Amino acid sequence: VFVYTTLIGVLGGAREMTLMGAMYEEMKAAGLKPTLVTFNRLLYAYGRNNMLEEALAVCAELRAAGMAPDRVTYGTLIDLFSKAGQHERAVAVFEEMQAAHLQPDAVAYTVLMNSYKRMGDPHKALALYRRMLDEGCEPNIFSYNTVIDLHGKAGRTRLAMTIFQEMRSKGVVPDVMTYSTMIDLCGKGGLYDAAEEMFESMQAAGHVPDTVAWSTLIQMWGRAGDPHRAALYFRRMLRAGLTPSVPAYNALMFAFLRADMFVEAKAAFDTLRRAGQAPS
RNA sequence: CAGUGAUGAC
Repeated sequence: VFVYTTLIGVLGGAREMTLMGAMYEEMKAAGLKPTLVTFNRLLYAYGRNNMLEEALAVCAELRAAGMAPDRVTYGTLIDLFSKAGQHERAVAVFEEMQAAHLQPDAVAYTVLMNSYKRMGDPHKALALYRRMLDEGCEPNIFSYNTVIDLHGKAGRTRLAMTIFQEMRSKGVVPDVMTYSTMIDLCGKGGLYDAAEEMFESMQAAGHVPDTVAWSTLIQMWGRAGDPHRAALYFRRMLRAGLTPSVPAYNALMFAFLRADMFVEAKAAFDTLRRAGQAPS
């Protein structure tokens, strides 16, 4: 059972749905009883591949086997419906979870917060965060990253910075995503120095900046009208051994175009093409 | 006690 469950997880992650289904059938044919984890992995895989019907079939099978969904099952389901564009159904699953006397965990709250966020309803997302705190559920790094981004996107730069501090004081260690979110919101709030300080603290904390972190800074300097700094960070990104992403090139080209540096912009565009990337 | 779910730039 363990081996099959692991295989199903790997195949599902690799989007090998046919093989995964075959594995599952083989497992049952061998007389092995799937565990809740097996079902959860199947659910996750079907969700990632937008196979809602199959996902619902897994739910039915799980219940037919006499099992009760656990927190992971609910979390997976909420996210699955949300990403399939069925936000109302995601909310319904969250309520069903409570009706089943399962106290939602930080994941369930955060997943649903992100569902509201995708729906373009940041207010409800934050209301849910407050409810989470009221219920005594401790926010984890995902919750904090989400809340910080919500405030950042709403232009509440200072508040986002306060929450960033709060998170650290509670012993939640910021990761690369926290830092790139902070860099982005500082940049968009015009706090360029703070953004650069964030980038430095990230490295000082032992994190290796990824393409997103670099592109965010490149984009910031482009918008700020400083193409030279943008180009500097682009070069540093290359020197760090990273393959620039399309958004990184876009940010660099934007920086040059904004400063009327057409030759440089064209050069960046040609490099992008030579790298075999598809311009967007 | 425990394998499976969520977050960032364009």
